[in-house]
Amino acid sequence: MASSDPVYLRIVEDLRRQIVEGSLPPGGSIPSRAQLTRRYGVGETAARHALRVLVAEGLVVGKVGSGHYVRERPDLLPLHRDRFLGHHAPLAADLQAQGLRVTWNWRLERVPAPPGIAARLRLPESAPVVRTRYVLRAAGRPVQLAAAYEPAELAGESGPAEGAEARQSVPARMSAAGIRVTGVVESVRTRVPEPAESDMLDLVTGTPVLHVERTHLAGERPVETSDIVLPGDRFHLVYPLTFPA
Amino acid sequence: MASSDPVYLRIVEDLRRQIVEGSLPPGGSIPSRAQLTRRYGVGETAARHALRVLVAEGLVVGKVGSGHYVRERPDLLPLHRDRFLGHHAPLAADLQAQGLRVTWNWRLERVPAPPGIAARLRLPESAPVVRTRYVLRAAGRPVQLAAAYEPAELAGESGPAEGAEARQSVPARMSAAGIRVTGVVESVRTRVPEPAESDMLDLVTGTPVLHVERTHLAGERPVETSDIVLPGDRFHLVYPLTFPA
DNA sequence: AAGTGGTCTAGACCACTAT
DNA sequence: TAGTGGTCTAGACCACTTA
Repeated sequence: MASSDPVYLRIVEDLRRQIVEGSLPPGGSIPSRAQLTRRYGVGETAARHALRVLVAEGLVVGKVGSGHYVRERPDLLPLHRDRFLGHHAPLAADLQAQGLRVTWNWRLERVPAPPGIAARLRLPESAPVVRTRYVLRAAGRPVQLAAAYEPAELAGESGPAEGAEARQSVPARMSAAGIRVTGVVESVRTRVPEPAESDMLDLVTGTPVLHVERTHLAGERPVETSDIVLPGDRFHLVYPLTFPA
Repeated sequence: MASSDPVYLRIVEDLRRQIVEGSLPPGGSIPSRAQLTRRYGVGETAARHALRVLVAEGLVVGKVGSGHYVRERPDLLPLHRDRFLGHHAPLAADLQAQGLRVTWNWRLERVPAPPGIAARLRLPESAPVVRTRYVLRAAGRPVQLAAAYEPAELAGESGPAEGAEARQSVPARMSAAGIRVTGVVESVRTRVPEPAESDMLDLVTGTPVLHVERTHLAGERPVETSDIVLPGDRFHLVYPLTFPA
């Protein structure tokens, strides 16, 4: 009953059912390769493959030398994207408001606009832009990678090129260039992390990321755009929408 | 150079580099297991494993009997979550405005509030609610699964229990119960799809989903909430935010 | 010292695709 | 008919954890 053709799927389905039902609780231990071969009467390959699949699904984590365990799922922290819009680091401010200790680093470079960025800023190909890379940490752990771009002619040359302190916020900096920021558009997608992101964010296998493309507008004109990458197992993004009357 | 300890990782990194660089273009074919064993001087297991990893990353798809190919990535369709807020099916309306042919089915049931839903609607545990399940299709392909819940006492008994036609929108139905809907809150997360979702949405391995938790509010009071699941390789969600003056 | 997961070899069968 | 991916067997070595 309730089994499919391939042998390993019988194991996968069996264990998955126990996990979602809760008879294998989070943190609980999964039978070892050797136990699975005995219990289900299959070869090592099938047992191994079954465990691989569960790991890829993010249901299970393997600890070398110890065993496989049902993955513990941290609660998702809400990020209220409408709050702290005037701040330099709205996400950091939101997390701090929730009682987390947040630190960050940033580094500023002048570069030709990468493909895609030029279009987002409505600039010609390879126009000079200022790129700022951020790494945000909460309680010491990296929780956000971001790269922000603005046209070089709007960036000015105020302030340091890197640090752990707050820069001025985007609207504050733009206002120094005589530009009033009127709105932000955020575009949210999801994808599998790149290896470098997986490393930096310390992601377990099977964790997708949220990728937010964020653009500041002065009227219709884009004046700053950024790519924000967040671990999908730690955050959810909250957007309030006002209803037409 | 540029290689790591395990043998299979050398293959993975080599192929991944060629894919992201574009020397292996989308749709292009990946060396077969046999070719990889010869070319890299490794056993079948390592070659097999390397291909598995690339498939899990969503960079590659395997076609049985034919070969592995670089995955073709469809453009992401924007879903403007602020538009068509007064419509029965805002997502469908948005897609139709983009020129897609959209159809849907829904089915209505009276059930006790599932865990989590009661809290979201601020109802007691297992309070009676009306659940409506939707399957949305664009150009014939399923593109959205949704389950909407509203308190049974607000639902009334107007209209059919299932169909392919539009129901009244949430604010229209609520207004019949004397309630004026004032806002919506959307909470966006990402996760690996459940097997049933993978089936229904026809997802290739390595595709995460976007999961939107959407709640209609009358003032502070939640009057309807829904879970919306979207394939992560087809859509991105667009939220405009107005900037404080 | 025993058990475990991660990696790997050498081979095999099947259903399927391409020609 | 030859090649391919998906599955599977029967083993093996290593670094690591656990006790």
